[in-house]
Amino acid sequence: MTLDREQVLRSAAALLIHKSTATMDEVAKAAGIGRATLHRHFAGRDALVKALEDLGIQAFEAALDAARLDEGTAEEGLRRLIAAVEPSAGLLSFLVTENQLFEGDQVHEGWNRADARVSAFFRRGQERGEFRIDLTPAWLTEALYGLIGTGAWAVQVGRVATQDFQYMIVELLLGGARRSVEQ
Amino acid sequence: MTLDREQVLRSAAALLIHKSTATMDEVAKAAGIGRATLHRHFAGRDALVKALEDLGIQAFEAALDAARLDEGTAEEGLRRLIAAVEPSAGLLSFLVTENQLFEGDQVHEGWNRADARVSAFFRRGQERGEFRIDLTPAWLTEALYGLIGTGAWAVQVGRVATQDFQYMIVELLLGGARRSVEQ
DNA sequence: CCCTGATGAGACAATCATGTCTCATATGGC
DNA sequence: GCCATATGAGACATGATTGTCTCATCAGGG
Repeated sequence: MTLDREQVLRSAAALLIHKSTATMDEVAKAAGIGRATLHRHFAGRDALVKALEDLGIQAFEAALDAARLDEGTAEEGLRRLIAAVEPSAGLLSFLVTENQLFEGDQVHEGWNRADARVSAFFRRGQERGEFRIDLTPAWLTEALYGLIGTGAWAVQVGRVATQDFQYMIVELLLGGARRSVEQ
Repeated sequence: MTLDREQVLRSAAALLIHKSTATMDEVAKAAGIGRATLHRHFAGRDALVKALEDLGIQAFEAALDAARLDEGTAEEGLRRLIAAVEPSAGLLSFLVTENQLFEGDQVHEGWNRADARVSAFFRRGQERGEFRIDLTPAWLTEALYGLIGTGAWAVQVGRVATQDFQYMIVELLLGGARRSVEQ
């Protein structure tokens, strides 16, 4: 009887990723529950998005943990991070876009935590001589988010094969488009 | 007396870039005109977005022309393209996001034209041995759009300095984050 | 088997954005 | 100065969405 809150959130995410303007009624139908029940568990649309935000942050921080960014080379860490983040790429992409709409409102402190970890990772990579120092950690962080979102969308519309998601992102982010001598 | 249609579109773009959900009333106020006048010139919100789309495509195709992608090395062409596109980056970023919402609806043929030009540019670069062949032209095209959008946003929120916009995008797209031997 | 609690369906009012309309005003050409 | 035209302000109806409520139904525990 007890409603599976997690399951509702996951189907809501799946819907909102593709149609960010979906109504509460559509969300409810997608989750296979009534609109009233949806309202009983999430006070309103804002509360629903907030819950999705919590879910996304949790997933992203779990991916950061699973990636063990400190082990091995920075390149290996980045590959593990992108691999770990792939299942949540759509949700994270949705949340990043949604976040950009929040004008001056306070952002979820979880994003700041995650940003700091990613940014620090790129900084360490620079200090160890693995990453270029002329691209700022803040930019590399944003670029990573942007490419994950672009990659998720490209896969969704079929411009990139699902199995190429990780490769395309990692290779572009690490090596760029230029054909270098060692290749 | 004649209303400056171009000026209205530009202020609408400036507003919608930051707040994609702005109402017609807000758009009118931002343009310094009445809502009725706005409706007289643009039948509805859809027509307004369509007009912005035309404006954005026109700007992007003008940038493609100005970049002279065929002259010199592919790298030089890409640098010129990003420089030429910078003034319209915000508008283009908004339109790309907006386009992703159009479910199965037909996309503006202008995007297909532009996509084809960019994609062909990357393909030529590959054929001439300047670009890696393991990253598909379609992905490089999407990544370019994504990075332009990310860059425009990063500049807008102050994470990247305005004068670094071009450099950050071009360098990441071409060379990637990895520190290579020649550096 | 009964009873408690959650659910689904639907009614309902309130809100908001939209699109249309009217009317008074102002601008610019003649 | 006059007139045609465009504009601004606002009223109005409409449709969509939201949030709340009621009520009948159903499932599970005791």
